[in-house]
Amino acid sequence: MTRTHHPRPQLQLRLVAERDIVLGPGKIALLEAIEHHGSIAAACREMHLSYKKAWQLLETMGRHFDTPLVDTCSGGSQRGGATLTPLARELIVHYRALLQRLDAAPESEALRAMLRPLNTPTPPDR
Amino acid sequence: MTRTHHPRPQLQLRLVAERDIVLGPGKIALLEAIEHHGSIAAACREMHLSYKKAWQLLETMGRHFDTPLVDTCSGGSQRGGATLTPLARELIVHYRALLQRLDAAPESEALRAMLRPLNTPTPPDR
DNA sequence: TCCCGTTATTTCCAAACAGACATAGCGAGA
DNA sequence: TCTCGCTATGTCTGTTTGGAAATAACGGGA
Repeated sequence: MTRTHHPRPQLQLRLVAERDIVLGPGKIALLEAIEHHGSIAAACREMHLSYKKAWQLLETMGRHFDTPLVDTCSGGSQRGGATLTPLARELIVHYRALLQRLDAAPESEALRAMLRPLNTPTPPDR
Repeated sequence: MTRTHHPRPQLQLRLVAERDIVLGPGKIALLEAIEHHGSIAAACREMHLSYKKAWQLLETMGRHFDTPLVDTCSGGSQRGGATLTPLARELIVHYRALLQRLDAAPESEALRAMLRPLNTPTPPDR
């Protein structure tokens, strides 16, 4: 597996409140994976994320909302699982919309154009 | 000094390329402080940043551009100092413009409105 | 020639972080 | 009652990170 596979310069978005990163690329991806798989554990396997880490991400997010972001249950016929609440789905929508606005802005392409072409070896010193 | 002074939820922006954070809130602030003070060391003092850390930030940024971001000199009548190159100034302008677009977008306020009111004590468990 | 504050870099140590692993409880179905 | 995969949480350990401090070089001005 080539770890050095970095498709192209990317703009990322974060929502920060009271020292916590409430939303970011990873947390949004996690929510989407949970929605897709119906469980936290399955989302972790797909994302190569430890369950503990995922839990911490969810916990940090959850601290900043009055109502839960995921409904979970353990045991049962489905042997447990998790689904997103409407609140979480709304978060995703707004986040994606903002990201789309970002990429559509002319300054985004301007910034990317200023970067040194990818995979150009770094000059020995300055 | 109250360390728990978090004015309001804040959207942050990052430019990521090849594992490196090329631009972010801290790096932009550093560039602006250098521009304002005319030296890296003075910028560090103002930002409560170690010189080493500042240097690392500049080094990381610099890796992704073909031309330098800061012109530096040691010694001399001014006893050394640093100034931004036009490239760096352009970066700042684009970054700030993007941030402004972000904050102006309706989804930004929508996201902020979904957050639990600040300083509300976290409920004991969920 | 010495002085000064800056650039530039290294070494050392403490703190923060992340991954691997272990464990307990859940509850429908067999 | 046993099984199974998931939720939920704790412990441990190695890595990464970051700060403090030391050091050398620079070069105009006194």
